[in-house]
Amino acid sequence: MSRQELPVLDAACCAPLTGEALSDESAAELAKGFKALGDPVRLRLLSLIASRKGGEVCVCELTDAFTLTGPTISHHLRVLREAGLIDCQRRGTWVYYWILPAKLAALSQLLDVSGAAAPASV
Amino acid sequence: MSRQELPVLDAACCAPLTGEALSDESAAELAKGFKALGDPVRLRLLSLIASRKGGEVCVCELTDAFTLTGPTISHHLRVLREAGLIDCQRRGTWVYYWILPAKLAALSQLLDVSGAAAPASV
DNA sequence: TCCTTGTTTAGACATCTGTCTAGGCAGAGA
DNA sequence: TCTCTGCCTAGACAGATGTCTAAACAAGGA
Repeated sequence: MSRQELPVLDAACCAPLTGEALSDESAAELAKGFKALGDPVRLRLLSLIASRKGGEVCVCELTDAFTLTGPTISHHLRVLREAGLIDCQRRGTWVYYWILPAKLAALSQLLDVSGAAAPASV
Repeated sequence: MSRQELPVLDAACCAPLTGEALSDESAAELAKGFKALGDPVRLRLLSLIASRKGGEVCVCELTDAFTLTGPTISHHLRVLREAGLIDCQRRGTWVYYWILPAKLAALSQLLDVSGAAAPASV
């Protein structure tokens, strides 16, 4: 269940937008991450997982936090997983999810424009 | 053309995911921003604008950087604009775009999980 | 072995999204 | 005023997305 095929964080992932313009490939790779974040349900799921002190959350708790059906939550968790933002493991009856900070950090750094030149006209 | 209706950056926008779990409303608001970033073309557009030294780019230059038609570029710029990530102004014949760093910073900070507890199982 | 519970997969369906063509508006120059 | 250029809007359309129900799979317990 744990995906091991995500060792590569594109080199361009750690440079801010204010640096060199993004290549086609970098943009495509990074857009996948942002797309996964671009849904309120997924953002709340990620928030619920990330804010959990132990670092792990059972699916049943996540499902309880929404009025959506189990399959829908499962679908959103899969999208987050395929984007490399979270991972999971089954332990007995339950499945636990946790965040993968590396990918989040890469996306965060891309958007970090602090210290960038302020546009004259604003 | 400049939108002035975007003074409010939701209070929850500046807290990292590792803090308190996102409210429904905050998640919806923030997801709009990430959704706008979740397309390779828009990410490249933003990158082209943000990496420009003068801080401003003419639409004609942006259009030249893609094989897409003008209306398609215009559509993507509109999405970025409505997400509060960029703004624009017509000067004579040309229209110039620049980034709005506040919104980018808010999204960046949300994803900044540096210093968060690393999950035990990874 | 069978039943129960937790979770995922499969498939259907309405809605949203990215792209295009056609056409319109704004400003500059003849 | 006319025309040209730059950019946007309107509308169409194929494909992607979010949601559901039904069904399957996995693990634990009687």
